[in-house]
Amino acid sequence: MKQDFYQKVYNLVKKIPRGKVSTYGHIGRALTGGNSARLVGMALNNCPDPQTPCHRVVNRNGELTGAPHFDHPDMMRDLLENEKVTFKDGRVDMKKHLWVPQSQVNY
DNA sequence: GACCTGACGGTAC
DNA sequence: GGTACCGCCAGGT
Repeated sequence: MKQDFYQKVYNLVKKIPRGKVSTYGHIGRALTGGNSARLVGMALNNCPDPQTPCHRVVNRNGELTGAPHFDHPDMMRDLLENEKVTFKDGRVDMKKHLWVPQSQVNY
């Protein structure tokens, strides 16, 4: 089933360590090999699994674009702050918390 | 089966 | 450094 792609997204998102955040671009790139960042968002939009830390997925700018899709718009930021994730001008400090699937074992 | 949309990214200006 | 336009993949209508 094509929706297997969704499962891949969830699987990768679940691998994001606590206190780290990833971007749609990196995830989509690791899955399709292209810039399918939108697909990641689309997959997370379905997120049938509450265990999926979709709050750890932000855009390239570090903005919590998916926040309004949560039960509460501030829930996303609250969860990240709870994981010691620092914010810069209302955005995630990508410089410190940026996590990439490919560098999960190297960096 | 075709067209449009979507939690975005990258490059160009 | 910020804004604007184009591009990519999959799903939904």
